Amino acid sequence: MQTKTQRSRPDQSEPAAPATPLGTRERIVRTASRLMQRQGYDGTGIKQISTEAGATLGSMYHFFPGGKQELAVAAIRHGDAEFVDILGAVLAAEPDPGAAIRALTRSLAEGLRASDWIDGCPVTATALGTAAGLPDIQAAAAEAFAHWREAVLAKLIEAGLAETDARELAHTVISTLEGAELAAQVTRSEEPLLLAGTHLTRLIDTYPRTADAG
Amino acid sequence: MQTKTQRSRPDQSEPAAPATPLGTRERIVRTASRLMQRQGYDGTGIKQISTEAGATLGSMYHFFPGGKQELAVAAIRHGDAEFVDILGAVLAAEPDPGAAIRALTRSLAEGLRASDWIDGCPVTATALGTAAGLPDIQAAAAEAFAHWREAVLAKLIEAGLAETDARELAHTVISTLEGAELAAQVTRSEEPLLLAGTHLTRLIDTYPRTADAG
DNA sequence: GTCTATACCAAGATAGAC
DNA sequence: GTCTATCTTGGTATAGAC
Repeated sequence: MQTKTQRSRPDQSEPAAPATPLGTRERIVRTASRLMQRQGYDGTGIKQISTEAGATLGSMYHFFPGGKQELAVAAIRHGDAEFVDILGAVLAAEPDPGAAIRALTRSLAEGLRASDWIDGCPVTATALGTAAGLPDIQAAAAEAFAHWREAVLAKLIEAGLAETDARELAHTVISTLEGAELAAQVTRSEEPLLLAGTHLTRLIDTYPRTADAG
Repeated sequence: MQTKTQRSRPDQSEPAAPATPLGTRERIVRTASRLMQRQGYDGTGIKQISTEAGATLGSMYHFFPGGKQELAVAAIRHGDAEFVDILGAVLAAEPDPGAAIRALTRSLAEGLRASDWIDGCPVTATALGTAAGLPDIQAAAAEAFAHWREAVLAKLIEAGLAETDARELAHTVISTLEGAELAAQVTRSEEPLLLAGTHLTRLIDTYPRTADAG
Protein backbone atom coordinates (compact mmCIF):
# COMPACT_ATOMS: atom_id res chain seq x y z
CA MET A 1 0.00 0.00 0.00
CA GLN A 2 2.61 2.47 1.02
CA THR A 3 4.68 3.62 -1.89
CA LYS A 4 7.63 4.61 0.20
CA THR A 5 8.57 2.59 3.20
CA GLN A 6 7.95 4.57 6.32
CA ARG A 7 10.73 5.07 8.77
CA SER A 8 9.96 5.86 12.35
CA ARG A 9 11.37 9.24 13.28
CA PRO A 10 11.32 9.32 17.08
CA ASP A 11 11.99 12.97 17.72
CA GLN A 12 10.66 12.58 21.18
CA SER A 13 12.36 15.53 22.80
CA GLU A 14 12.18 19.18 21.86
CA PRO A 15 15.54 20.74 22.71
CA ALA A 16 13.94 23.03 25.28
CA ALA A 17 13.16 26.52 24.00
CA PRO A 18 16.01 28.92 24.81
CA ALA A 19 15.56 32.09 26.82
CA THR A 20 16.22 34.32 23.82
CA PRO A 21 14.02 33.28 20.93
CA LEU A 22 16.14 32.28 17.96
CA GLY A 23 16.06 33.99 14.59
CA THR A 24 14.68 32.11 11.64
CA ARG A 25 18.06 31.46 10.12
CA GLU A 26 19.44 30.04 13.34
CA ARG A 27 16.40 27.81 13.78
CA ILE A 28 16.82 26.47 10.26
CA VAL A 29 20.52 25.74 10.73
CA ARG A 30 20.04 24.00 14.05
CA THR A 31 17.19 21.89 12.77
CA ALA A 32 19.10 20.98 9.62
CA SER A 33 22.15 20.01 11.66
CA ARG A 34 20.14 17.82 14.00
CA LEU A 35 18.17 16.11 11.24
CA MET A 36 21.14 15.47 8.97
CA GLN A 37 23.09 14.14 11.92
CA ARG A 38 20.39 11.51 12.31
CA GLN A 39 19.26 10.84 8.76
CA GLY A 40 22.15 11.91 6.56
CA TYR A 41 22.10 14.30 3.65
CA ASP A 42 19.95 12.34 1.26
CA GLY A 43 17.62 11.17 3.99
CA THR A 44 16.71 14.68 5.06
CA GLY A 45 14.33 16.78 3.01
CA ILE A 46 14.15 20.55 2.79
CA LYS A 47 10.46 20.37 3.51
CA GLN A 48 11.03 18.33 6.64
CA ILE A 49 13.57 20.84 7.87
CA SER A 50 11.26 23.76 7.16
CA THR A 51 8.38 22.09 8.96
CA GLU A 52 10.34 21.15 12.07
CA ALA A 53 12.08 24.51 12.19
CA GLY A 54 8.79 26.36 11.92
CA ALA A 55 9.96 28.16 8.79
CA THR A 56 8.31 28.38 5.42
CA LEU A 57 9.80 27.06 2.22
CA GLY A 58 10.25 30.64 1.07
CA SER A 59 12.45 31.37 4.07
CA MET A 60 14.59 28.34 3.34
CA TYR A 61 15.55 29.61 -0.07
CA HIS A 62 15.69 33.20 1.12
CA PHE A 63 18.46 32.41 3.59
CA PHE A 64 20.07 29.64 1.57
CA PRO A 65 19.78 30.47 -2.13
CA GLY A 66 22.30 27.72 -2.83
CA GLY A 67 19.64 25.23 -1.79
CA LYS A 68 20.25 22.00 0.03
CA GLN A 69 24.02 22.00 -0.48
CA GLU A 70 24.52 25.41 1.07
CA LEU A 71 22.25 24.38 3.91
CA ALA A 72 24.27 21.23 4.50
CA VAL A 73 27.50 23.20 4.67
CA ALA A 74 25.97 25.52 7.27
CA ALA A 75 24.69 22.51 9.20
CA ILE A 76 28.12 20.89 9.26
CA ARG A 77 29.77 24.13 10.39
CA HIS A 78 27.20 24.38 13.17
CA GLY A 79 27.91 20.82 14.32
CA ASP A 80 31.62 21.57 14.06
CA ALA A 81 31.40 24.59 16.36
CA GLU A 82 29.10 22.77 18.74
CA PHE A 83 31.54 19.94 19.22
CA VAL A 84 34.48 22.33 19.53
CA ASP A 85 32.70 23.78 22.54
CA ILE A 86 32.06 20.38 24.11
CA LEU A 87 35.61 19.30 23.41
CA GLY A 88 37.05 22.46 24.95
CA ALA A 89 34.92 22.22 28.05
CA VAL A 90 35.55 18.54 28.76
CA LEU A 91 39.27 18.72 28.03
CA ALA A 92 39.67 21.76 30.26
CA ALA A 93 38.03 20.05 33.21
CA GLU A 94 40.81 17.47 33.60
CA PRO A 95 44.49 18.37 33.76
CA ASP A 96 45.78 15.02 32.54
CA PRO A 97 45.10 14.52 28.81
CA GLY A 98 44.49 10.80 29.15
CA ALA A 99 41.97 11.31 31.91
CA ALA A 100 40.38 14.12 29.92
CA ILE A 101 39.91 11.94 26.87
CA ARG A 102 38.51 9.17 28.96
CA ALA A 103 36.02 11.64 30.41
CA LEU A 104 35.17 12.66 26.88
CA THR A 105 34.33 9.10 25.87
CA ARG A 106 32.07 8.79 28.90
CA SER A 107 30.35 12.00 27.92
CA LEU A 108 29.87 10.86 24.34
CA ALA A 109 28.54 7.51 25.49
CA GLU A 110 26.03 9.18 27.78
CA GLY A 111 24.80 11.46 25.03
CA LEU A 112 24.47 8.58 22.62
CA ARG A 113 22.50 6.46 25.04
CA ALA A 114 20.32 9.40 26.04
CA SER A 115 19.30 9.88 22.41
CA ASP A 116 18.56 6.16 22.07
CA TRP A 117 21.67 5.80 19.90
CA ILE A 118 20.54 8.09 17.11
CA ASP A 119 22.58 11.25 17.70
CA GLY A 120 26.04 10.29 16.52
CA CYS A 121 28.77 12.51 15.18
CA PRO A 122 27.20 15.70 13.82
CA VAL A 123 29.17 15.69 10.58
CA THR A 124 29.76 12.05 9.69
CA ALA A 125 26.28 11.18 8.53
CA THR A 126 25.99 14.37 6.54
CA ALA A 127 29.35 13.99 4.85
CA LEU A 128 29.24 10.26 4.13
CA GLY A 129 27.75 9.33 0.81
CA THR A 130 28.18 12.85 -0.48
CA ALA A 131 31.96 13.01 -0.14
CA ALA A 132 32.60 12.02 -3.73
CA GLY A 133 30.17 14.31 -5.45
CA LEU A 134 29.72 17.43 -3.35
CA PRO A 135 33.12 19.04 -2.67
CA ASP A 136 31.78 21.89 -0.52
CA ILE A 137 30.30 19.48 1.98
CA GLN A 138 33.38 17.30 1.97
CA ALA A 139 35.58 20.33 2.59
CA ALA A 140 33.44 21.53 5.49
CA ALA A 141 33.67 18.09 7.08
CA ALA A 142 37.44 18.03 6.63
CA GLU A 143 37.67 21.41 8.35
CA ALA A 144 35.63 20.13 11.28
CA PHE A 145 37.97 17.19 11.75
CA ALA A 146 40.94 19.56 11.62
CA HIS A 147 39.44 21.81 14.30
CA TRP A 148 38.83 18.92 16.63
CA ARG A 149 42.33 17.60 16.05
CA GLU A 150 43.73 20.99 16.95
CA ALA A 151 41.86 21.02 20.26
CA VAL A 152 43.33 17.64 21.17
CA LEU A 153 46.75 18.68 19.96
CA ALA A 154 46.73 21.74 22.21
CA LYS A 155 45.85 19.59 25.21
CA LEU A 156 48.69 17.15 24.49
CA ILE A 157 51.24 19.92 23.97
CA GLU A 158 50.09 21.56 27.16
CA ALA A 159 50.71 18.29 28.99
CA GLY A 160 54.30 18.28 27.83
CA LEU A 161 54.32 15.85 24.89
CA ALA A 162 56.73 16.41 22.05
CA GLU A 163 55.14 18.23 19.14
CA THR A 164 55.50 15.41 16.62
CA ASP A 165 54.14 12.84 19.06
CA ALA A 166 51.26 15.13 19.95
CA ARG A 167 50.41 15.89 16.34
CA GLU A 168 50.32 12.24 15.38
CA LEU A 169 48.40 11.23 18.47
CA ALA A 170 45.79 13.90 17.85
CA HIS A 171 45.03 12.26 14.52
CA THR A 172 44.48 8.86 16.09
CA VAL A 173 42.51 10.22 19.02
CA ILE A 174 39.98 11.80 16.67
CA SER A 175 39.91 8.77 14.38
CA THR A 176 39.34 6.42 17.29
CA LEU A 177 36.64 8.59 18.82
CA GLU A 178 34.87 8.75 15.46
CA GLY A 179 35.05 5.02 14.93
CA ALA A 180 34.06 4.17 18.47
CA GLU A 181 31.07 6.48 18.29
CA LEU A 182 30.06 4.80 15.07
CA ALA A 183 30.50 1.33 16.53
CA ALA A 184 28.60 2.30 19.66
CA GLN A 185 25.76 3.63 17.54
CA VAL A 186 25.53 0.57 15.32
CA THR A 187 25.80 -1.93 18.17
CA ARG A 188 23.70 0.18 20.54
CA SER A 189 26.25 -0.19 23.30
CA GLU A 190 28.50 2.13 25.28
CA GLU A 191 31.27 -0.46 25.28
CA PRO A 192 33.20 0.61 22.16
CA LEU A 193 33.43 4.18 23.42
CA LEU A 194 34.45 3.26 26.94
CA LEU A 195 37.11 0.84 25.73
CA ALA A 196 38.37 3.46 23.31
CA GLY A 197 38.81 5.81 26.26
CA THR A 198 40.78 3.26 28.24
CA HIS A 199 43.02 2.34 25.33
CA LEU A 200 43.65 5.90 24.23
CA THR A 201 44.70 6.78 27.75
CA ARG A 202 47.06 3.84 27.83
CA LEU A 203 48.49 4.77 24.43
CA ILE A 204 49.06 8.40 25.40
CA ASP A 205 50.77 7.32 28.61
CA THR A 206 53.45 5.49 26.64
CA TYR A 207 54.83 8.79 25.37
CA PRO A 208 57.43 10.80 27.31
CA ARG A 209 56.59 14.25 28.67
CA THR A 210 58.75 17.16 29.64
CA ALA A 211 58.85 18.01 33.34
CA ASP A 212 57.45 21.53 33.02
CA ALA A 213 53.97 20.39 32.04
CA GLY A 214 51.15 22.56 33.37
CA MET B 1 17.40 24.97 -14.50
CA GLN B 2 18.08 21.59 -12.98
CA THR B 3 15.51 20.58 -10.43
CA LYS B 4 17.80 18.27 -8.58
CA THR B 5 21.44 19.12 -8.19
CA GLN B 6 23.51 16.69 -10.14
CA ARG B 7 26.20 14.79 -8.41
CA SER B 8 29.11 13.43 -10.36
CA ARG B 9 29.24 9.69 -10.17
CA PRO B 10 32.73 8.75 -11.32
CA ASP B 11 32.33 5.02 -11.75
CA GLN B 12 35.41 4.95 -13.86
CA SER B 13 36.30 1.31 -13.46
CA GLU B 14 34.23 -1.75 -14.22
CA PRO B 15 35.23 -4.45 -11.74
CA ALA B 16 36.58 -6.65 -14.53
CA ALA B 17 34.18 -9.36 -15.70
CA PRO B 18 34.85 -12.64 -13.87
CA ALA B 19 35.63 -15.87 -15.64
CA THR B 20 32.33 -17.45 -14.65
CA PRO B 21 29.46 -15.14 -15.59
CA LEU B 22 27.50 -14.17 -12.51
CA GLY B 23 23.84 -14.95 -11.98
CA THR B 24 21.39 -12.09 -11.93
CA ARG B 25 20.95 -12.17 -8.20
CA GLU B 26 24.68 -12.04 -7.56
CA ARG B 27 25.09 -9.14 -9.97
CA ILE B 28 22.34 -7.21 -8.22
CA VAL B 29 23.82 -7.77 -4.77
CA ARG B 30 27.33 -6.78 -5.79
CA THR B 31 26.15 -3.67 -7.57
CA ALA B 32 23.95 -2.68 -4.65
CA SER B 33 26.81 -3.19 -2.21
CA ARG B 34 29.21 -1.08 -4.25
CA LEU B 35 26.74 1.74 -4.85
CA MET B 36 25.49 1.94 -1.29
CA GLN B 37 29.07 1.89 -0.04
CA ARG B 38 29.63 5.06 -2.05
CA GLN B 39 26.29 6.83 -1.88
CA GLY B 40 24.59 5.48 1.19
CA TYR B 41 21.14 3.94 1.47
CA ASP B 42 19.05 6.98 0.65
CA GLY B 43 21.41 8.15 -2.04
CA THR B 44 21.13 4.94 -4.02
CA GLY B 45 18.06 4.20 -6.12
CA ILE B 46 16.66 0.83 -7.11
CA LYS B 47 16.60 1.97 -10.70
CA GLN B 48 20.25 2.94 -10.62
CA ILE B 49 21.16 -0.46 -9.21
CA SER B 50 19.09 -2.26 -11.82
CA THR B 51 20.64 -0.26 -14.64
CA GLU B 52 24.23 -0.73 -13.51
CA ALA B 53 23.68 -4.39 -12.73
CA GLY B 54 22.15 -5.03 -16.11
CA ALA B 55 18.94 -6.30 -14.53
CA THR B 56 15.39 -5.20 -15.10
CA LEU B 57 13.18 -3.71 -12.46
CA GLY B 58 11.09 -6.86 -12.54
CA SER B 59 14.14 -8.93 -11.57
CA MET B 60 14.89 -6.62 -8.68
CA TYR B 61 11.54 -7.31 -7.05
CA HIS B 62 11.55 -10.93 -8.11
CA PHE B 63 14.71 -11.64 -6.10
CA PHE B 64 14.05 -9.11 -3.36
CA PRO B 65 10.31 -8.91 -2.73
CA GLY B 66 11.08 -7.00 0.44
CA GLY B 67 12.21 -4.11 -1.73
CA LYS B 68 15.02 -1.75 -0.94
CA GLN B 69 15.37 -2.78 2.69
CA GLU B 70 15.86 -6.45 1.89
CA LEU B 71 18.31 -5.46 -0.82
CA ALA B 72 20.28 -3.31 1.60
CA VAL B 73 20.56 -6.16 4.09
CA ALA B 74 21.91 -8.43 1.35
CA ALA B 75 24.33 -5.70 0.29
CA ILE B 76 25.66 -5.27 3.82
CA ARG B 77 26.07 -9.03 4.26
CA HIS B 78 27.99 -9.11 1.01
CA GLY B 79 30.31 -6.33 2.14
CA ASP B 80 30.68 -8.07 5.48
CA ALA B 81 31.82 -11.33 3.90
CA GLU B 82 34.06 -9.51 1.46
CA PHE B 83 35.91 -7.75 4.26
CA VAL B 84 36.13 -10.91 6.33
CA ASP B 85 38.08 -12.42 3.44
CA ILE B 86 40.44 -9.45 3.17
CA LEU B 87 40.91 -9.38 6.92
CA GLY B 88 41.67 -13.08 7.07
CA ALA B 89 44.16 -12.93 4.21
CA VAL B 90 46.07 -9.90 5.44
CA LEU B 91 46.17 -11.02 9.06
CA ALA B 92 47.39 -14.49 8.07
CA ALA B 93 50.27 -13.07 6.05
CA GLU B 94 52.07 -11.64 9.10
CA PRO B 95 52.76 -13.65 12.27
CA ASP B 96 52.94 -10.64 14.60
CA PRO B 97 49.49 -9.12 15.19
CA GLY B 98 50.81 -5.57 15.39
CA ALA B 99 52.65 -5.91 12.10
CA ALA B 100 49.59 -7.56 10.58
CA ILE B 101 47.33 -4.71 11.57
CA ARG B 102 49.82 -2.20 10.28
CA ALA B 103 49.83 -4.06 6.97
CA LEU B 104 46.05 -3.91 7.01
CA THR B 105 46.03 -0.13 7.36
CA ARG B 106 48.42 0.14 4.42
CA SER B 107 46.16 -2.06 2.37
CA LEU B 108 43.08 -0.02 3.29
CA ALA B 109 44.88 3.21 2.48
CA GLU B 110 45.91 1.91 -0.91
CA GLY B 111 42.40 0.81 -1.76
CA LEU B 112 40.97 4.12 -0.68
CA ARG B 113 43.43 6.12 -2.73
CA ALA B 114 42.97 3.84 -5.74
CA SER B 115 39.23 4.56 -5.69
CA ASP B 116 39.90 8.30 -5.43
CA TRP B 117 38.68 8.18 -1.81
CA ILE B 118 35.16 7.05 -2.56
CA ASP B 119 35.18 3.38 -1.57
CA GLY B 120 35.17 3.48 2.22
CA CYS B 121 33.84 0.91 4.62
CA PRO B 122 31.27 -1.25 2.84
CA VAL B 123 28.71 -1.10 5.62
CA THR B 124 29.12 2.29 7.29
CA ALA B 125 27.54 4.43 4.60
CA THR B 126 24.65 2.03 4.19
CA ALA B 127 23.96 1.75 7.89
CA LEU B 128 24.41 5.37 8.88
CA GLY B 129 21.30 7.46 8.73
CA THR B 130 19.13 4.38 8.68
CA ALA B 131 20.20 2.97 12.04
CA ALA B 132 17.33 4.52 13.93
CA GLY B 133 14.50 3.58 11.63
CA LEU B 134 15.40 0.35 9.89
CA PRO B 135 16.29 -2.34 12.44
CA ASP B 136 17.11 -5.05 9.91
CA ILE B 137 19.83 -2.96 8.36
CA GLN B 138 21.19 -1.89 11.71
CA ALA B 139 21.30 -5.49 12.86
CA ALA B 140 23.15 -6.62 9.73
CA ALA B 141 25.72 -3.88 10.27
CA ALA B 142 26.18 -4.87 13.91
CA GLU B 143 26.77 -8.45 12.83
CA ALA B 144 29.41 -7.33 10.36
CA PHE B 145 31.28 -5.44 13.07
CA ALA B 146 31.10 -8.50 15.31
CA HIS B 147 32.55 -10.75 12.61
CA TRP B 148 35.47 -8.42 12.02
CA ARG B 149 36.11 -8.15 15.73
CA GLU B 150 36.22 -11.93 15.97
CA ALA B 151 38.85 -12.14 13.26
CA VAL B 152 41.06 -9.67 15.11
CA LEU B 153 40.38 -11.41 18.41
CA ALA B 154 41.53 -14.74 17.01
CA LYS B 155 44.76 -13.19 15.79
CA LEU B 156 45.49 -11.65 19.20
CA ILE B 157 44.73 -14.86 21.07
CA GLU B 158 46.92 -16.76 18.68
CA ALA B 159 49.74 -14.36 19.47
CA GLY B 160 49.47 -15.18 23.14
CA LEU B 161 47.52 -12.27 24.59
CA ALA B 162 45.24 -12.86 27.54
CA GLU B 163 41.63 -13.36 26.52
CA THR B 164 40.25 -10.29 28.27
CA ASP B 165 42.99 -8.07 26.88
CA ALA B 166 42.48 -9.50 23.41
CA ARG B 167 38.72 -9.11 23.52
CA GLU B 168 38.94 -5.48 24.57
CA LEU B 169 41.67 -4.69 22.08
CA ALA B 170 39.70 -6.22 19.25
CA HIS B 171 36.95 -3.68 19.93
CA THR B 172 39.32 -0.75 19.74
CA VAL B 173 41.17 -2.09 16.72
CA ILE B 174 37.95 -2.23 14.71
CA SER B 175 36.75 1.13 16.05
CA THR B 176 40.03 2.81 15.18
CA LEU B 177 40.18 1.27 11.73
CA GLU B 178 36.63 2.44 11.05
CA GLY B 179 37.32 5.95 12.25
CA ALA B 180 40.63 6.23 10.46
CA GLU B 181 39.09 5.04 7.21
CA LEU B 182 36.40 7.66 7.65
CA ALA B 183 38.92 10.39 8.41
CA ALA B 184 41.09 9.35 5.48
CA GLN B 185 38.09 9.47 3.19
CA VAL B 186 36.93 12.87 4.34
CA THR B 187 40.37 14.46 4.32
CA ARG B 188 41.45 12.60 1.17
CA SER B 189 44.69 11.52 2.79
CA GLU B 190 46.31 8.25 3.75
CA GLU B 191 47.71 9.77 6.91
CA PRO B 192 44.94 8.93 9.38
CA LEU B 193 45.07 5.26 8.39
CA LEU B 194 48.84 4.99 8.50
CA LEU B 195 49.05 6.69 11.88
CA ALA B 196 46.29 4.43 13.17
CA GLY B 197 48.40 1.46 12.15
CA THR B 198 51.44 2.75 13.98
CA HIS B 199 49.54 3.59 17.13
CA LEU B 200 47.56 0.35 17.22
CA THR B 201 50.79 -1.61 16.93
CA ARG B 202 52.27 0.39 19.78
CA LEU B 203 49.19 -0.15 21.90
CA ILE B 204 49.09 -3.89 21.29
CA ASP B 205 52.77 -4.16 22.16
CA THR B 206 52.11 -2.83 25.66
CA TYR B 207 50.23 -6.02 26.55
CA PRO B 208 51.99 -9.11 27.90
CA ARG B 209 52.00 -12.35 25.93
CA THR B 210 52.46 -15.93 26.97
CA ALA B 211 55.63 -17.60 25.76
CA ASP B 212 53.94 -20.36 23.76
CA ALA B 213 52.60 -18.04 21.09
CA GLY B 214 52.59 -19.44 17.58
C1' DG C 1 12.43 -15.36 -14.71
C1' DT C 2 12.33 -11.38 -17.64
C1' DC C 3 10.55 -7.20 -19.40
C1' DT C 4 7.55 -2.75 -20.02
C1' DA C 5 4.39 0.41 -18.56
C1' DT C 6 2.48 2.87 -15.11
C1' DA C 7 0.45 4.29 -10.55
C1' DC C 8 1.44 7.13 -6.88
C1' DC C 9 3.99 10.08 -4.03
C1' DA C 10 7.80 13.02 -2.45
C1' DA C 11 11.72 15.46 -3.70
C1' DG C 12 14.14 20.09 -4.90
C1' DA C 13 13.32 24.30 -6.62
C1' DT C 14 10.81 28.64 -8.40
C1' DA C 15 7.28 32.42 -8.89
C1' DG C 16 4.99 35.92 -7.27
C1' DA C 17 1.47 37.87 -3.99
C1' DC C 18 1.64 40.07 0.43
C1' DG D 1 11.11 38.49 4.98
C1' DT D 2 7.14 35.55 4.80
C1' DC D 3 3.92 32.58 2.73
C1' DT D 4 1.41 29.50 -0.77
C1' DA D 5 0.88 27.35 -5.07
C1' DT D 6 3.00 24.97 -8.48
C1' DC D 7 6.44 22.97 -11.86
C1' DT D 8 9.38 19.11 -12.96
C1' DT D 9 11.86 15.16 -11.96
C1' DG D 10 12.82 11.42 -9.59
C1' DG D 11 11.68 7.88 -6.23
C1' DT D 12 9.50 3.08 -4.77
C1' DA D 13 6.62 -0.23 -5.94
C1' DT D 14 3.06 -2.99 -8.71
C1' DA D 15 0.60 -5.22 -12.70
C1' DG D 16 0.52 -8.18 -16.09
C1' DA D 17 2.15 -9.74 -20.77
C1' DC D 18 5.59 -12.88 -22.48
